[in-house]
This record gives sequence, C-alpha cells and structure tokens, in this order.
Amino acid sequence: MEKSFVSQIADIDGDFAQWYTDVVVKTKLVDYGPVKGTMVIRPYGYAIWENIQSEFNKRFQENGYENAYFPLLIPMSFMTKEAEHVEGFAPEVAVVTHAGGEKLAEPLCIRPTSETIIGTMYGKWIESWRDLPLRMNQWANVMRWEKTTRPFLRTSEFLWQEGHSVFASAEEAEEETLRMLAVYEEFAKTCLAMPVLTGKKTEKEKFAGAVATYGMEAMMHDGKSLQSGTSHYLGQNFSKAFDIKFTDKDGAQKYGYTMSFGVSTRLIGAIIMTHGDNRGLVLPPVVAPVQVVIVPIASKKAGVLEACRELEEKLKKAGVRVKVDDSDNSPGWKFNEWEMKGVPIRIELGPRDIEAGKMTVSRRDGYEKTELPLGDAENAVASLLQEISENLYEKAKKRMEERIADADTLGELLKGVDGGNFVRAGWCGERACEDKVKEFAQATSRVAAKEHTACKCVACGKKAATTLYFARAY
RNA sequence: UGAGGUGUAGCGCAGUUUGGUAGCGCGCUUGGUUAGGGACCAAGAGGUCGUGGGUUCAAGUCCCGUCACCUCAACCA
Repeated sequence: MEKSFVSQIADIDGDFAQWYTDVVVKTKLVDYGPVKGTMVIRPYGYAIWENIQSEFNKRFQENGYENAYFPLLIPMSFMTKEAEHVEGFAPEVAVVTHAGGEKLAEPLCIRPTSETIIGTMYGKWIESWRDLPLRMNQWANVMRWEKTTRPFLRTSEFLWQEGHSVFASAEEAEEETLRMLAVYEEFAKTCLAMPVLTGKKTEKEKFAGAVATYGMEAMMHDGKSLQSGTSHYLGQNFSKAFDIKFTDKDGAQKYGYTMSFGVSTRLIGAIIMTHGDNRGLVLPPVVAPVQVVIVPIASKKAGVLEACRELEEKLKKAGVRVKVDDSDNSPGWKFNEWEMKGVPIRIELGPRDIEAGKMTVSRRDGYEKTELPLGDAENAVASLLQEISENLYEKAKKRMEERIADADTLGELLKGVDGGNFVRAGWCGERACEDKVKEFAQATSRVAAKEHTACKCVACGKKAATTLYFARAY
C-alpha cells in the first residue's frame, strides 16, 4: 500500500520545507510551471485566490479605490528614472529585447512592480488639486527573476494586487500608507485567521525608492517569518521622477506625494504554513473554495444520495460553498482527501443519520465528530464556520505570542531564532549592526515594535533607538 | 558563482559495485464484490533508462563530453 500522506510527510517542525512542498503538490494547488521558478495554479488553488480578491475588493472600494489595468511591458527608460528603484530591481528584472522578428530600439522590462508605468500615466492625468487624491488598484502578474523559488512563497512570476495613490500632502500620503497597512492587518485576521506583526521596516529592508516601508509579517509553523504584505510611503521620489505635478489652490505648481501597497499569492503560502498540520491543508472558512463537503455513506442505498442533494441545496441557499462527493471512492478515502485539501467542515450522511434525522459533522480544526439535527443545518453550519475561523486565529495568535522572545545580546538572539522564535531586541539605528545580526544569527530585522522597550542595541551595546523584531525569514 | 547531490513508466523508487531478456509500489483502464477513517479480487495498458559519442559479441550498468533539475551558501513579495 502507498504510504499515506501523513506518514510520507516528515515531522511538521522537523522537515518543514518538504512538508510544505508535499502539501502544495498533493492538494493539487499548483503544478510546477514549464519555465523554472514558475507555477501553474490549478483550479483549487486559484479559487482561494479569487476569494481573497473578492474580499479585498470590498475593502479597497470602501477606501476609495477603483480597479484598473496597466501594461505588462515597461520601457527600460521608465525604470531608470528613479535611481534607487532601478538599482534595487535591476538584478531581478526580465527584459524583452526582440519583438516582431526584430531587435527593439529600446528594451522592454517585464514589470517587477508597476510604480514606474503607473507613475508615468499619473503624471499625464494629474493637473489640478481637484484630481487628488487619486487612488487605483490593479490585479496583475509581475515577474522577478529569483534565484531560488518555492511555490507561492517565491516564484519568478506571481499574481498580486498593487494599489497606487497620489496625494497633495505628505501627511495624507503617510496616513494612507498606515491606513492600508491596517486594512491588510484586519484582512489577515478576519479572512485568513492569521495574526500578524505590522510596523516600519529598516532602511536595509525597505522598498527600493521608498521613503518608508511598512510590512506585515506572519509567523509560520516553524517560527520563520513571512513578509505577507507591504505598504510604502514614497514621498516625492516618484512624483519628481515621473513629473506628477498639480496646480494647487494657491496657483503654485507642486509635486504630489505618492504611496503604494501590495499583497501577492504568497498569502496562499502563508495560509498553508500558518494553519497546516500533519493531515495537510487547513483553510480558513472565509477563503476556502469548498466550505462544507458532504460525504454520502453507502451511497447506493435508497435515499442516501437524495438526502445529500437536499442538504446541499439547503446550504447553497444559505450562501455556503458546499460540495457533495459522489465519486465512488471509499468513504475513508474521501475523508482523508478532503482533510488534506483543508475543507473546514465535513458532513457524513448515511442511512443511520437519515433515519435519525441527523448528520455527522466533523471540523477540520479538530478530530472529534458530533451529531447535529439535519433540520437546522444552515444555522449550525454558519455558526460553526465562524467558530472555526475564530479558533484558527486564536490558536495561531497564541502560538505567535508564546514564541516572541526578548534578547539583549547576540547570543540570546541566536538562541531565540534557533528555537523558532521572533526575537524582540534593541537597535541603535546603524546598518552595520543589522548586518552583524544577520551574519551572526542568519536573522533579519522584520518590523519595528509598536512599543520601544529595549534599552541597548543587541549588536553594539550602545543606546537603542528602536526596538525591532528579528527573525529568520522566507 | 562556491560546495554537494539526482536524472530509469504519470508519481515515488530499485537495478549500476561484478555488463547478459526493463523491475517494484502507487496511480491509470476494464469487470466484479464492497462501503461509518486511504477496501478487495482478477485481467490489462504504459519505458529509444536526460542527452551525444566511445569501448564491447552485448551497455541502464564501464569511459569521455554535454544538458537539466534539486539541496545548502549569496539575492528577494
């Protein structure tokens, strides 16, 4: 017999990378793409992304954003207008040199991010203070030629959302940067059941061309950190490079202040690694493609399939994403299959249940089965989905909070990250000290802590200017 | 680019030391019996052994070249 999924995967804490790859491949979320470092997102994986998109679109609209689309190809000359930006992205940009059978006069970059092309258009569109603020979002693919890749976490091509805004004042743009960061944090909590740390990044870790970068970091099962969203205050760096000028109320020509923010399909990787267990995926109900799977027992017996269909209809009407697995695999096989795929609720329906007017319900965040009356299935399922979401969040939050350690010295910091912790430590503000931490502990600064509690820099012992979270990162 | 490793059926692998008919498990197809935690029986399909050359009566196996991929280091949503 083939080894089961559970026995094939190593200890979840021991060989996490292998476990992750197994989950991604076996649950048919993706195939590896024909081009190295790319992935083919299969329907089950893409459905998660679509749910993420629709939840985000609601929130973006509430914040004044409209969706738009900008071109994939960016003239090289656009990229070079902002010095830091081009320097930061140059090593990972793919370039189109030929088209139509001829060498192009100017090479075209495949977008690694769209600040430059959107900035160019904004420069043409914006004339007056009345045009501001301008807020747009695009859902797109981008390409960054990464040396090492892993599905969802780092692929050469990935799908994301990038929001780009222009304001008349620095204050408004900075405020927006933090507001969208807060939208991310709320989304992570309510839709992904994922607790995150948010805060400002250091100079070393900030986006190329930004004045300030804020990040959202999530703790994975193995204690490593995954940057799962960023929001950048760009000041006037891009408005000056792309001539984003407007005539203000006082008649003066002024440069706008811009900001941008993005999350990617990496969020799906974050879900897998935050909630997954030895049985496979665990999907938060809000984004799960299938929220409830109904498994018929002895499905050839009279009335069983009919009862399943009836329940399916009832739940569908209540807005639940539900599926009846009427394939002719054995029930045990189906249980394992759907557990591996992370479906939050499984309902078993067999002759015994139907006779008793009940259904056997099993939730993915636990092992126990309970019997509930069939008559009130919609309400039971709705509240159970909510409960599962909250439970997943609480479990992940507890785990994260238990694994935040404090360090005063490099030795303590190393011990902390070795033990799978985020380490909170003081930092004097010098780049050299950050580099020293990385060299000593293979950990990087993630974000600044909201409260500055440390006194001394963990690397040099001088007075700490900030308190940072350090972690090993994906 | 520095170091190590792997290419054999859709997937995971054995076979290479010592050259001698291409194997196993899973999956797939067909039929039947089953069904409350990855069922069982039977029959079947599927491989120019990454690739080019060489040695040999004979190469998956030995020799030379070459390509691809993986892991770690370096770089990153």
